[in-house]
Amino acid sequence: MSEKSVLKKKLIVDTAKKIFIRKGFKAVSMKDIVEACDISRGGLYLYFSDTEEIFLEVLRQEAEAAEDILSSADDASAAFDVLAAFMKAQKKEILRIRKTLAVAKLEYFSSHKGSLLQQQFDADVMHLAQLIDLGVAGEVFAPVDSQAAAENIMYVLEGLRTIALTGRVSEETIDKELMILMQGLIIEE
Amino acid sequence: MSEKSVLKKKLIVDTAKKIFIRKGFKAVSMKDIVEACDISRGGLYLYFSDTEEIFLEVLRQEAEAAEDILSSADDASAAFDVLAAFMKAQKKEILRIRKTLAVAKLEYFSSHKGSLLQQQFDADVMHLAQLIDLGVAGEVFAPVDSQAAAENIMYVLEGLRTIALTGRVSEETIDKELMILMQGLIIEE
Amino acid sequence: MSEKSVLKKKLIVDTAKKIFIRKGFKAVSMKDIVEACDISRGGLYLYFSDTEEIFLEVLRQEAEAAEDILSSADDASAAFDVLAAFMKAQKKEILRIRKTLAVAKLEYFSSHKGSLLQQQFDADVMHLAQLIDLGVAGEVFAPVDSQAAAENIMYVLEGLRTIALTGRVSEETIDKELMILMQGLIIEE
Amino acid sequence: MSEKSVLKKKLIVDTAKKIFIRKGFKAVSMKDIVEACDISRGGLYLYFSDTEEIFLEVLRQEAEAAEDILSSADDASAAFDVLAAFMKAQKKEILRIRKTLAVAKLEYFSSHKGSLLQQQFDADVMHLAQLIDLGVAGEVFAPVDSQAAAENIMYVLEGLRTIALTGRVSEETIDKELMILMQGLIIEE
DNA sequence: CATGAATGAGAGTTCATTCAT
DNA sequence: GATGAATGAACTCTCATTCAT
Repeated sequence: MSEKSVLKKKLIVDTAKKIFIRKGFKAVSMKDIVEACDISRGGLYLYFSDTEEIFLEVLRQEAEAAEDILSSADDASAAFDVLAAFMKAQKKEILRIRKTLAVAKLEYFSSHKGSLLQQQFDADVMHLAQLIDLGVAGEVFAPVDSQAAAENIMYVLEGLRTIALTGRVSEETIDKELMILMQGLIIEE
Repeated sequence: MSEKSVLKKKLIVDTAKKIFIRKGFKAVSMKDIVEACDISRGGLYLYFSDTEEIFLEVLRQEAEAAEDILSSADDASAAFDVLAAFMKAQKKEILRIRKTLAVAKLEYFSSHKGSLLQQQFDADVMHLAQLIDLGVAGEVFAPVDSQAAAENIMYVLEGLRTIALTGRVSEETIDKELMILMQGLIIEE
Repeated sequence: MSEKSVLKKKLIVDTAKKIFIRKGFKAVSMKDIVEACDISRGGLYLYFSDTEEIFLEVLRQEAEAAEDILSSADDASAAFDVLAAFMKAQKKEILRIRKTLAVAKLEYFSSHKGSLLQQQFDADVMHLAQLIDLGVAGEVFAPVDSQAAAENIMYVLEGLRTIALTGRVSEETIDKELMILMQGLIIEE
Repeated sequence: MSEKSVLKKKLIVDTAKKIFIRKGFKAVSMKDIVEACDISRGGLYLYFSDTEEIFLEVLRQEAEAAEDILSSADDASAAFDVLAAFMKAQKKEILRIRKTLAVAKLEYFSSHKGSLLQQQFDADVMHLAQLIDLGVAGEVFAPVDSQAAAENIMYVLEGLRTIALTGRVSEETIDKELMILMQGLIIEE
């Protein structure tokens, strides 16, 4: 594939991403993408055979670009800051959830039992648990069951995301929930 | 509307519900429903003009039929049992989530900013908070911020539901999460 | 299916037949038929799902309408006349072969190894052999191997048909070939 | 045209021939040929502008390569052997008819009234008649109307070919038919 | 009320053909 | 000469929606 092709493919994926964010997965047609990219009907088929293929590529590029905040702590003293940064990033994502691929992912993965989403969730839980372990070891966090705490945090975040998606979640609500999650870890004196 | 019409409408709604459970919201066409109901194409239009109208009626009938476990406690001593029953019902629903309208609801409400789902969530939070208050007053539960506790429980449940929908959640995982939620309320000695 | 539907279906089949005669089988699209029948795109699909289905129905109706000249002899004295009538009908068909379904059949059956054509050929051979037997028994025909004679006649006719289809066969050529075939059966004195 | 061009053209024609054998004429697209030849889309157009042009070149090369068995007899004593060899070659071709260009030719010439096929048929008839004349003169064959006999043989062969193409013809059937044809020429004692 | 035939818009897909490189 | 990306026309098929009966 030539350099130009690579760029074209990138253009398609980037354009398609915006459409997936706006319309979810199922409602997006090849025609939508063709028109948004301003290429010809047949042109798109040179790169992708269907919307699923494009969507998976969008996810792949997104995953590639994502930085794993959770894995960035290298000593116990950083654990708290890293956790706070993670929470802040989550909050930000929840607040702008309609500008993310959340709907599309939900639509896609609720009917394509792929393990992709599950894997990512599990990985996040694991990294979070490791972070908590680090903090507990350094006596930054209270001595909790790190696995259970990590899972609890992730489920609450997932719940917030879903509610934000289907209704309204105020910034205050998110702050309050995150506060509660953090307090569960903090050493009470 | 004649009695016959009412029955016909009920038939349509009941049949459509099964289809929405199986296919979600977006993928269901008027044709699907016509064929499943074994009525005429034009016939369906006498009762509903599109799938959205049918879906909302499905939701209405479901809401009507739902019993509100959370509101059933009338004295403090029952609070614990009612909460346990609620948790058990939630667990059951999560385990059979693919046989519920969860996917369809998610699909529908993520692109139709109706307040229906939000209202129900808020109502559940409120009832749960009242239940907790009742339990706290009767010293069945530890003295917690009932509103915050209720919200936390609901978000965890929502998160479990979403993860169950897009991946796999084992019965053990659910049990563990529910246990943690319950323990947060129990009086430690 | 209502009476009107039956008529519509007949209209489609009759119209399609003309198109198959003109364009063969492979080159005919659903669009061609839709346009020729002056019905809507979707309308055609109410009756047939693809050109193959229509073509087979055309063949069925043609077979139904066909009269079996060969089986019409009931005594030896008629054998010669029936054979002559058959030959005349064959000649007529060969001369107007471009106005028959011959091309379409050839195209269709050369890639769909259905036994339909084979069956018809075998049936013709059988009836022809019976006719010859009848004539031989009544001493109208020379004592020949009726099966071999029938096959030979049918292969020559098939050959004439094919040559007529792909090139030019004059009426004289056909007459000469048919004459030779008849002479092979006639009692020489 | 450079040597390289000639080779390329040969590659295209040879590859295309295989495709025409497999798919007939109408179903073959420029894309099929491009892919099979492993050349570029535009590259093919440098040599041929459509499938018809390629097909005609395939036929030309085939005709060039074909050896004319019928013209190989130079004295009467060889007439019988040459005829037998011709019959054997015909039988072989009929048995492997699906591995020949027969379908493609039929498809092509039934809608492109080229005289190519007709010419070849006429030439075969002529050579066959000359061969028979030679045999008759040398008293190897019975004194028949050589033109009529040659035509009859060719039509039977054409009929066998067509039936073999659209149905099934057993080796025995071919042998029997060829036997009958030969016997018509042999001097009965 | 109920039917189901009919319509027509629109999505998917394939391919001949062109053209800048 | 050669490439292969790009175009756009043509075709298939599906469905929401209407309407005569």
